[in-house]
Amino acid sequence: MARKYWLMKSEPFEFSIDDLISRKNGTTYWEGIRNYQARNFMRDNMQVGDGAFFYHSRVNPLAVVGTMNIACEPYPDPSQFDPDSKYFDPKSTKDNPRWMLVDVTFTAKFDPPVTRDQIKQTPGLEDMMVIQKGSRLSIQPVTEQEWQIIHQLAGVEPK
DNA sequence: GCCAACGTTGGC
DNA sequence: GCCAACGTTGGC
Repeated sequence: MARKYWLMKSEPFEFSIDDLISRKNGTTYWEGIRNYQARNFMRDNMQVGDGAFFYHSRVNPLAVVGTMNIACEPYPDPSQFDPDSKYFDPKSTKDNPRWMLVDVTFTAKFDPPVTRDQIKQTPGLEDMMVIQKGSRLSIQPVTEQEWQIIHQLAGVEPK
């Protein structure tokens, strides 16, 4: 199946692109997704090798700060079973886990980042979910054209 | 820090 | 199955 593209939000004071880079092999598990629509994208639609933008939310500047590849098949998010985790979900069971995640691997950092304002001003990107008012889905599909245009803005070859 | 928009929960 | 109440997200 053709490669697909995604946008994944993170608050950088929780987990930033530099945190991702500092992880072993630039790889981490994308824990803490507690929204069904976002989970369904990870569980049902992501494939190993898909590309994803890393988006920093709730900071200035709001921006796409780099890219990642989806690195594994979905599996249950361990934090849902950990009573000490803020992502603990007492209603989830190991037999029937509610929350799934994937691993992601760092592929590129955009320096400077591609800001939300740039995205808003660039023809061809006006349909991106991330700039729609009221949109708060933390994992969103991105079209191949959007993937290309944002790389052009970043001055980075798509990987 | 505010607050509008959104998603989820639970009583009925 | 509806919908009010609640909690959270995230731009500003």
